[in-house]
Amino acid sequence: MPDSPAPGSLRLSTFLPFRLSVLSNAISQRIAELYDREFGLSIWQWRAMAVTADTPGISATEIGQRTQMDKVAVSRAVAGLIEMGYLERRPSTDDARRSLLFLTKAGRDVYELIVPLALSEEARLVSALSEREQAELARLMGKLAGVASPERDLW
Amino acid sequence: MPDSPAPGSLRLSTFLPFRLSVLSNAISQRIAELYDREFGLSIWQWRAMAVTADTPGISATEIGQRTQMDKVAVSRAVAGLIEMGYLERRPSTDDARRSLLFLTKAGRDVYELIVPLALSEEARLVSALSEREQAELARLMGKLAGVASPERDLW
DNA sequence: AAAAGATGGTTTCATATGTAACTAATATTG
DNA sequence: CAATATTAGTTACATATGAAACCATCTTTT
Repeated sequence: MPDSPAPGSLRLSTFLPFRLSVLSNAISQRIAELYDREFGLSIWQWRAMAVTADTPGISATEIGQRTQMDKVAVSRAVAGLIEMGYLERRPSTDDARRSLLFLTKAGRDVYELIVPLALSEEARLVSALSEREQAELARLMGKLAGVASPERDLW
Repeated sequence: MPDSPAPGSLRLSTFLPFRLSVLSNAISQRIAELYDREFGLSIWQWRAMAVTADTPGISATEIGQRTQMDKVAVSRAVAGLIEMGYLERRPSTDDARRSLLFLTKAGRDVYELIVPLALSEEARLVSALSEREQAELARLMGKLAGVASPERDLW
């Protein structure tokens, strides 16, 4: 059996923040291939697209809140998506600083193509877990999120 | 109760890769403050330091394997640590390409200061979970890692 | 033992990202 | 209603990061 680290030291491979980070990166990597290789989207663009699909007419600021992206990242992701013809910006009538964002037809088409790929990759992943385990994992992650970031809720 | 996303679409906030990523980033962020603000270490430098403390005389390539860093990142992290006087490089006698890496006295001192901070932050986090839940989380993450990255084991 | 290939590690270059400064518009205060 | 502060979003600049080229050494093949 693996010996435990000497007192006053720390074995990275059992350190939760490290394990979470490595796992999360490995998973994101795999999913990213779906939308990057096929459609040239960055992870930020994919996230902005996803919340815009969910909430048409969303503002850049709201995208930031829902995705935990800072406003510069949102601005760039949105600019890129518009450039690619996937997103459309309309001025808000009641606040001229704000824009309302919508997927274009092309954007919706791409989104509809990505969703099943992403979901099936997720399904493949969690298929290693039973229903009960999946629910348990979600619950435990929720608890951790509460402690990790009590100020604002992450999801 | 929150409604489920329309068929053919996907709610980011319930999408495992997204949740994991956000959670992991929030946690890494908090831990990073410990070694960044206090000691000016990047996350890569901290990781390289941790495995070198665990295995004195380790090579750059091995650091990469243990930390999931690519060799460029390792090279830069090591260079930075040497620059700061925390790491020492000695030529390997049996392979002139390789160097053996050791923490200096200063490096060990810093490491010894960081470890309890990192461990106590980790403890604070997982204190939200019972012993059983902690073990369960580790187990579930292990299962996911197996599916996410079957080619090489992550930890 | 020379040639070809693989490995350890660094450097270069192009791109991504974060911080701070900035512009434009709205909200608040006196 | 003018002055000030806040908010939405973009731009500029400096740093971080990744891919590929590179150098030196070691290993394998013939």
